[in-house]
Amino acid sequence: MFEREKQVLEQKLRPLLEAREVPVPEAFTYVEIPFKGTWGFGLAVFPLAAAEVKAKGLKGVPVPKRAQELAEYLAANLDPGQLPGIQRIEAVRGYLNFYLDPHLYSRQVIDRVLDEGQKYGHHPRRGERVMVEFSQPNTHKALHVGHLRGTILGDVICRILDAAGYDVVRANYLGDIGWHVIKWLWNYLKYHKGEEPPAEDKIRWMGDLYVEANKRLEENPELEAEVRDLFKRWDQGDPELRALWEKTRQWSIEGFDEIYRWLNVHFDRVYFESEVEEEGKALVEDMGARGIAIDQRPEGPVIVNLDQLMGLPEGTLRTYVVLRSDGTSLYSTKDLALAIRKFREYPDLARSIYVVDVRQSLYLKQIFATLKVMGYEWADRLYHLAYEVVVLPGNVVLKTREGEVVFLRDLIQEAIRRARAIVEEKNPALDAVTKERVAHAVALGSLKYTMVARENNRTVTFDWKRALDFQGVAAPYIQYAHVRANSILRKAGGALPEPLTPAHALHPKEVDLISQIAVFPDRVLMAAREYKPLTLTNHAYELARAFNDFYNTCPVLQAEPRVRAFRLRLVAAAKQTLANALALLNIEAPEVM
RNA sequence: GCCCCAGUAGCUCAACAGGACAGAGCAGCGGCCUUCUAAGCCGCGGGUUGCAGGUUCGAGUCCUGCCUGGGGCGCCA
Repeated sequence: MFEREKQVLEQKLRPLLEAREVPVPEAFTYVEIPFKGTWGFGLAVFPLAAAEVKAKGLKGVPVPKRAQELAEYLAANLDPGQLPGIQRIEAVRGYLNFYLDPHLYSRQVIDRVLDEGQKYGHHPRRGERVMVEFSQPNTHKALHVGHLRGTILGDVICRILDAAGYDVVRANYLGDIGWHVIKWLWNYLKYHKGEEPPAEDKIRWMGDLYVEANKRLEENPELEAEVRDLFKRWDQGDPELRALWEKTRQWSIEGFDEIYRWLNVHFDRVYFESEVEEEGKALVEDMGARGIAIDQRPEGPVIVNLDQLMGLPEGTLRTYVVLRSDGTSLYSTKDLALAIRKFREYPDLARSIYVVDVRQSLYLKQIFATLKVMGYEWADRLYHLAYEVVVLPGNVVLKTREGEVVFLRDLIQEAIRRARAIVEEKNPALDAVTKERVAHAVALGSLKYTMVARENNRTVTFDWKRALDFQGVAAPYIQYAHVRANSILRKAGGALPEPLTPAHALHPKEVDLISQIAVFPDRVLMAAREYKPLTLTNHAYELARAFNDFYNTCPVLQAEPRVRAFRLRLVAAAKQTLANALALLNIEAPEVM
């Protein structure tokens, strides 16, 4: 931000430094000014002072002291009048602070926001396509809070990348085959034949049958022979079994779709494990023929010795198993084929991102390395966006196999129920339809916010109490600020006043709010660069807080006409920025609540 | 054994590619609804950023070692 202003500044700075024989650095170090109620940027003078001390051999001269002297010298010799937009220059504790003229810039910022509307914070198209694969649930299993993090993180990353100017392909990858499916089918055929899932909760029913299958097999291990026989039938392509598989798979998919609708998450391309299985097996054969894979069948599996192939120290990428000794496929078999298929369908992908939990880091490195060894030039464009898992209090890992989970459906329903009660309590005057809409917005917003308002590589401990706490740093706080802004505009009525430059001395709370609004587009880029939605959740909160401060300090409707006109525009700009920030987090911005 | 991640207030977490006195929320105590929605705001208390070194003008942030916790490591996904 303020690149133009800094450029002009540096031209003035150079001769002043040279006059003092201070070495001019290649780049100056700028920082944000931490003081509230001001707007501008700071220049750290320490590096200049350190360079001077070194160049002149000034032994025993403390750099901080020298920096402050230098800052004062510069402040005294720079004329704010010669620097566009700069109102005041101040030397403080080794920093040279440039305060901007808030009257000038506030108008620019507000006009821009209101002009760009929903596009404010969105950057020009880059003409680069990226694919983001996320969510990846298994059919025939439950969907639990653990899936929520990956799903929301992936979705928000897509939104952020889109806003940063990338063309995003949203991909999902469903685990629709494998042992878990066969076990499920075995249990169904033997104990539930002909049954159908209840319409209101298909996922739970599917998940329960899977848990039951595991329990039965655990209690009677001799039954495993039946499951193995079934797997054989599957592998031979038994039409009756395949038909049942497709039918039951559909039940899972319908259950997933319901959840995705609630979460407002969609996909452009859905891959199935089953569709890349044969390709994967063929690929492994080819790898064997080319000497990349070592075929130990039937005594052992087909493996790739990555460390040897890549000349890495033993134990770095270890050995990668790509096919079972009985010739059946593994996750790895299919993932190799999937990566290739993605680039066949979208040859121009600048990046193919895998939003997958951190436990699979080594595994994904192995996939990427294997593809590289195979000679695919795009292998360098594969990227693992790792996130830590969701655990229950006491570090209890969620396990679909034992059914030790918090079902996503239950969580969402409970959150909505809870939100309903709060809406009823806070705003009983609302009509029934609106109450319901607000309850949804608040409940889902809260869940999404907590999933994504955390460093990607830190675990989320799921706790009912905290997940359903709508106070403090949470989505409703931000939504509420949006509602208040809307309320002022509604009461003002009519069209917004024409653009105007403020004539009154801006209140520090006004300045803070404007500067939070102004910084939003930069935050979007930062979030995109680091694949870090946390940057945006933090900013959305800061923005809401700045608005609440402003709201509590600066009257809008009661203010004298010119101030009122300016503040109305400011409120409209704040509302728009809040809405845009929430949209990037896939959180609704209600008009009332 | 090797590798990865984390350790910040009583609790849950921030700290924008090293920068100003380490900030919020929750919990606790005390205030603010005849003025734009109190899902809000204000105030009080609370810290040797796991430990020990190092680099730097400057370290929660980078490097080394150690401690604690979590995860991964050839036929699960």
